[in-house]
Parts: sequence; structure tokens; C-alpha cells
Amino acid sequence: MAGSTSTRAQIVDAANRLFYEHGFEHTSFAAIAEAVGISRGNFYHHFKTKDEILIGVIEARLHSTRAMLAEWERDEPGPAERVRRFVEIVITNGADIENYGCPVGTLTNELAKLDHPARSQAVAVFELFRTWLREQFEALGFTVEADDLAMHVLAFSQGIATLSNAFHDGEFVQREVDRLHGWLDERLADHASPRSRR
Amino acid sequence: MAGSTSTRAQIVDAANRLFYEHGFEHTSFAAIAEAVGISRGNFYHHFKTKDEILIGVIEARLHSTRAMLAEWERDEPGPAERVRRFVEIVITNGADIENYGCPVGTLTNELAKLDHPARSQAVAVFELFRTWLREQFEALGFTVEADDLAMHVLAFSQGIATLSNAFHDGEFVQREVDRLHGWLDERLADHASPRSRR
DNA sequence: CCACGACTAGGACGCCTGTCCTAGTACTGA
DNA sequence: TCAGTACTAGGACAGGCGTCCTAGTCGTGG
Repeated sequence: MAGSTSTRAQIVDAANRLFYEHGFEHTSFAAIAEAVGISRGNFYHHFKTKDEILIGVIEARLHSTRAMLAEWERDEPGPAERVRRFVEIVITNGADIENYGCPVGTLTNELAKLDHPARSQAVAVFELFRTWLREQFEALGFTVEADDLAMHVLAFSQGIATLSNAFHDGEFVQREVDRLHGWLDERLADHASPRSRR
Repeated sequence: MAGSTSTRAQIVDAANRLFYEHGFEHTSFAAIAEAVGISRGNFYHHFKTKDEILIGVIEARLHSTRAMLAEWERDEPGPAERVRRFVEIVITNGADIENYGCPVGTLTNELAKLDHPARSQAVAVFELFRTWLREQFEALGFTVEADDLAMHVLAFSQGIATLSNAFHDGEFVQREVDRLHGWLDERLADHASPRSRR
């Protein structure tokens, strides 16, 4: 609680980045220590185990995600624009996603494979997006479908992220984002004057 | 080249499964040896390094994928049915995907994070599906769009797999598969008598 | 001035990893 | 029968890992 940014926060920041870029398991204490610029042993004073750092990282992600969503609620005029803002993430963070995939999806899957107790907490980040998207669709007048629509947007984004990472194809990403925007247009139009029901 | 199934093949099989379930890095030589039922040291006779095993696993996956696609070409009457067969994978392999995600997507991403030289070979499995799907769409009369459509189907499947793994929700998977089938219906109808162009 | 807590550096520890060696067995072909 | 090859078991090896300890520094409050 001393410096401008506490050592603890610096550790979490560095670990957050390294877990994203190289995975949780492949990131060693030594690597985090080097990134922060502190000694390995010093770690023990802030975090007893690697799992504690992981929990710290997930909590930081939950916090920053909540902040981002709140910012979108402030900045964007309506729910439709907010959903579109979400859809654009894969472009906004295009470079990182090409290199490392989606931070949420990849961490969740790694923890699933490791059978790690923190898996459910990693899923909570997904749930944050899911709930927020559902609320946007509810604000758009959808009721029972809202959650389905939220999950669809989430799934679409995940698919784009995975293939962006595999193929490093920015044009593909743009094309699929446009497609998702188009899908959203149709859903909103359908809902305004329902004719078909797909 | 002795037994009914060679030791080498057994090693590749076990490693294939373990790499899928626990990840490449988290799978140790000892774990593979135990799964096969041979001694750790014996490994060296078949594979010099862990990377060699990985390459063997990827080659095995390429081989089995090609075989599966060829089987679908034999079994399914037309290209549309074949694409639908692909879409159904996330249900056919639903249990595994819920637990471990898509074998192709998760391995590709792990190797990307490890900056592993075999990454491009893992992507080749994706390319196999991509090319095959494109050929099906070409057989359906699409030309320039064929590859886009292939990538869309691929991306959709990846998104479903990722969220299936995160949320363990079989109903969601079924809903999204239905949605993708519906999308395919529209594309095929549009193409038969083009009216709109989304 | 002193005591105390917050913080840090450096290294020791036991364990597990991938790699590699060596001795030994089983089978094959001349 | 014998040589040679394919294969196996078991363990040695160095290095890296997460964890943990200890000694020491710094800054603040009594």
C-alpha cells in the first residue's frame, strides 16, 4: 500500500498478461518476478501459492470487465449500440486475439483441462458478459429469448477469436463481425415487426 | 512392428488422448508411459523428444480426420448433408467437448501460447476441415463465397465448443446447432433463387 | 531513540521434468 | 547354433519448478 502502484497490483498485472500470453501453467514464478523486477523469494510475502495469484488475476479481470461494461453503459446511447460495441471487441483487441486468442475462453479451457478449482471463477467472467448481454436484449424488448441471444453473440465472438488465432486472418474477422452485425439487424427488425421467427 | 497394435501406435493413441484431456504441456512422459503400461525409459526408443510425440499425434489426427471426411463423402448422399454432418459433431462428441473443448481449437491455441514450432502443423487440421467444407459449398454451386461459408461454419462450431466447455449446457449446444442448420437452409434457398444477399 | 511492522533479497529444499545411458531379453534370419 | 536387431526396464542426470526460510532494510509511531 506504499508506492504509486502497489507491488501486489504490479504482480497481478504482470501475471495477468503472462497468463494470457503463455498460459497459466507455462508461466513460472521466475517469469513473473522478472517481469515485475522483484526477487523470486519476495513473492511469498504477497502470495502464498501460484493459485492465489491466479485468483488475484481472475478477480482483477472481473473488476476490469465490470468497469468496461459500466463504461459502455455510460458511453453508448442504447442497448443495441452496446451490443455492437461488444461485437467489435474482436477487432479492437484484434492483434492480441490473433496472437493469443480470447483471454476468457482460453483461460477457462486451460483450467478445465487442468481440473483446476478456480475454473468456476474463470467462468464467472463469461457469466458477466452473458448477463450483461442478456440485459441489453431485455432492454431491447426481448424476454424469454434474451439469454439465447446473449449466448449466441458470446459464442459467435468466441468462434471468431479461435479462428483468428489459428489463421491470423484479419479480413475473416471483419467479415464475420459484419455478418454478426447483420444478424443483429435482422433480430431487431424481426422484433419490431415480427414476420418470420428464426 | 510386432504386436497387433504396435507400441508406437499405442503411445501415440495414449498421448493423443492425454494431450486432449490435460493439454500438451501438462501431460508428462510418465503419464503417457503409465497409460500405455510401459517403462519411462523405453520411450526413448520410439520417440527422442516430447515434440516428436506431438508431431506423431498431430499426424495421427490429420490421418483420422481425412479418414472421417472420406467416410462422410461415402455415406452422405450430397454436399448439404455432409456439411450438416460436420455441424453435428459438437453433439456427436458432446460429452468430450463439454469436458475438454474442441481438440483442434484447444491444441492450436496452446501451441500458439507456447510459441511452439508445431503450431502450423496443428493449424493444418483446421485447414483440412476448411478445405473440405469449401469443397462442399463449391459442390453446392457457390464459387467466391465458398471459403467464407466454410470459415463461418468452422467459426460457429468453435464458438459452440468453447461455450459448451465453459457452461456445460447441452441445450445451448442443441439450440445453436439448430440455428446453424437454419442459417444453412437460408443460404441454400437464397442460392437457389437469390433474392436478398446476406 | 527505539521498537515494530511492512517489505525485500537471496537462496535452500524436495520434487518432478525431459533427456539419455546401459544392461538385458526376445525374436529373426543365415 | 549363432549374430544381429528390435525392443524393453530401470535408473542416472541436470535443470527448473513451486514452496518456504532467514536475514536484513526501510519508514513510521510511541
